[in-house]
Amino acid sequence: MRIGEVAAAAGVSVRALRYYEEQGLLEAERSPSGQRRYPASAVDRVHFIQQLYAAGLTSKDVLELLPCVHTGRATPAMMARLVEQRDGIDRQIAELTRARARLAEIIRIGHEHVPAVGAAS
Amino acid sequence: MRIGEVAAAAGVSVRALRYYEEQGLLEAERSPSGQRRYPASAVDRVHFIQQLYAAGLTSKDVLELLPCVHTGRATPAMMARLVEQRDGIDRQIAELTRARARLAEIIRIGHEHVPAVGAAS
DNA sequence: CTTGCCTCTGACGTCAACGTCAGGTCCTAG
DNA sequence: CTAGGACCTGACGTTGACGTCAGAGGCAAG
Repeated sequence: MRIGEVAAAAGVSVRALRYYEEQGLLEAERSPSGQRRYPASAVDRVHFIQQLYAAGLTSKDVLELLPCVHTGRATPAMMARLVEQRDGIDRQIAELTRARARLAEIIRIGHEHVPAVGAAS
Repeated sequence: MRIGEVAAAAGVSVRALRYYEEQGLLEAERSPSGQRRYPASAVDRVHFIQQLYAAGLTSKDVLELLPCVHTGRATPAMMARLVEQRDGIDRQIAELTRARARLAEIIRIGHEHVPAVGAAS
């Protein structure tokens, strides 16, 4: 696949893909003329990278985790990092859940004070 | 409370509190000499702000939501925003859950390949 | 009164993940 | 063969949430 196709399929910009390559997160073959050629699996790879970004990981973090993803093997140190990141995600989910609860409470109270929002009472 | 106390209690920097004030997220009384004085409730307020930041909201977003928190009332437009943000958090939790599942899977596979990590089999 | 820590107001620095622009190349349809 | 997308490599710009430094004042203790 060409870079534009991958970008469209993964829902990111072309620039982002070049940036991922720059950071060592995504390799690409090169056509004789120097254009990047990606395997179809790159789309999923990009999705995963985005998920990790969304989890608050940096490029450097992702770079440290990707070898395990790629090879299916991990050193004990890498395993520790994986577990650490997983637990970090758990903490984030917990925090988000609390934030969500607070918002939901505000919404509930708001409905009491502004009930006429389409409810034909 | 003085700014340093609030910062310590809320686990953020003094600079952050001044920044919140700059953004209109956190008001403070002033002592005659110009020093900021916060009510004890400021600590919780800061926690909430941090939660919303963690949920990916910007200062501007938070600024738009805070009136409802403060007054307990909301216009329909603000209710819509609240609901929108709550749903955004839901989407984020879903994404994080997927990311967590992928990491957990990698960890599981890793354990197969590197089982001797303290398991005295 | 002075020592030492806290606080104040600017104001510039930082860092990540890209956006964007410039100037040039490639390639495919007509 | 030529027009016009898609692609290339730099390289500087952007944004948000602060960090950090400078220079000046405030305040409880001894």
